[in-house]
Amino acid sequence: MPKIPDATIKRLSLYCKELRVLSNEGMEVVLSKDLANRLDLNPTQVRKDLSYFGKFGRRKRGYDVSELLANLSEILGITTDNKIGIFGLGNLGRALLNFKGFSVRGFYVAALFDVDPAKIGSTLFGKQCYALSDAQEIVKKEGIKIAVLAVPDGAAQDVMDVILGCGIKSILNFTQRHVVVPEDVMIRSVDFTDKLELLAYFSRSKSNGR
Amino acid sequence: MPKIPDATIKRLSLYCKELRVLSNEGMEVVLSKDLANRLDLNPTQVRKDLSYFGKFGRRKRGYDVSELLANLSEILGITTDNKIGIFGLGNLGRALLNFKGFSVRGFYVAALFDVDPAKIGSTLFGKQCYALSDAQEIVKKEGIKIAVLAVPDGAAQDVMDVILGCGIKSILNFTQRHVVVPEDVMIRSVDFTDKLELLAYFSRSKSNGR
DNA sequence: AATATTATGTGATATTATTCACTTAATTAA
DNA sequence: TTAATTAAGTGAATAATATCACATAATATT
Repeated sequence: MPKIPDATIKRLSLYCKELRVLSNEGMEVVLSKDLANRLDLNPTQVRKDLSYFGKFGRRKRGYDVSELLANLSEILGITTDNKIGIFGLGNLGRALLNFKGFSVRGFYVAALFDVDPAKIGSTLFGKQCYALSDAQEIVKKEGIKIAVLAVPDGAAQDVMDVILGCGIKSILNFTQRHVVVPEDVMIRSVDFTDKLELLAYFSRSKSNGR
Repeated sequence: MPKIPDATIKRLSLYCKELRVLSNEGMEVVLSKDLANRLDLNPTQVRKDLSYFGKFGRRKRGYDVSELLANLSEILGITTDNKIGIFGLGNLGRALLNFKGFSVRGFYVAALFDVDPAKIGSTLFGKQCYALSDAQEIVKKEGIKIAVLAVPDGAAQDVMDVILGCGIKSILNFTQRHVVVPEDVMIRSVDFTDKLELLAYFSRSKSNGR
């Protein structure tokens, strides 16, 4: 089996997202060229990326939108129920709890964790909140595979260690800290400051009349 | 002049972020090795990246944290005060209000906007909350150039229209909706579902023993 | 003061990712 | 039915990126 490039894997979810948009727009078929244009990529790259996983297109016709979306979803594991646990229930954690996008993509928030006694044992938006100290037990019981880290920055590494102690290997980090994890653990950080800086640059060049 | 790799540019803000953390921790000097470890990079890469812009380190000693941070900030153009307005004060809006990264990067939250009478006129985390209907006046008065859209998805386009009516040309969109804007407006959307999907893929291939 | 050590800076090299150039299959038109 | 066309699929070439290996400078030690 040929090794699939990291860069390819990262693009798969982009393709998924765009295919959902196309699907909403009522498009039934899409060409590698069109998909590439919409994502600012090279058509060859789109085809090559897809070719690592199979032959999804039809020559002279293109790719069937819903079929390709289904295939990529399958590859990305979006069809299976991915159970996630949210660690930290401040404003950010609660905002994420309200986020509809999880269920749309087959993600299920299975448990909440916090250290605040006022929250532990209570139910937030229909989800049970547990003590951080009980995480190992609950994670195992619920089969949670993905952790969402939404604690205050100062607690990031400590809570991270708890998460690792639960055997979770996939983490979505919403803190601003760069937490250290073992090599077999995948951590992705959500950071929008790069976009902020870009917008700042844009608004500045706007007002300069450039 | 040697061409600076795109990958290097993208890492500069990572370095900035980590240097700010180091600065907060009271570190005055940092080694390329340490910076690399904290960011999960190779020390050589850190040095090479920095070397495109100059010689900031001292052999046998390392890099002066605040000096390097100042240099990188200069390079990235993070200097002027950018005034932003937050539209929508649900959990997400409040989470953003708490977000320290704004001020650290020279962004200043100048006003909050909502439609909830209970919030209008009140002060949240030291910031004044105004009625959405007063946005035009306040935006002009405060000189707000960037809008953060954090309203419920259903209200996205309506509030977007209000924002546009204020003459704001730079928008950071936290809703899941695809909002329509004129061509001279820059909108950046914050979406982490691609990362979620990547994590799902990873956790699945893990359990398959791949 | 001389020597050893350590960490930066960097040309050379290895690795990884992208694009080219072409083949193949499906469709359309003659 | 045959030829022309079009778009996917793909090995090979190119380009971009990361790492190695070592020269260089600063500091510490003897």
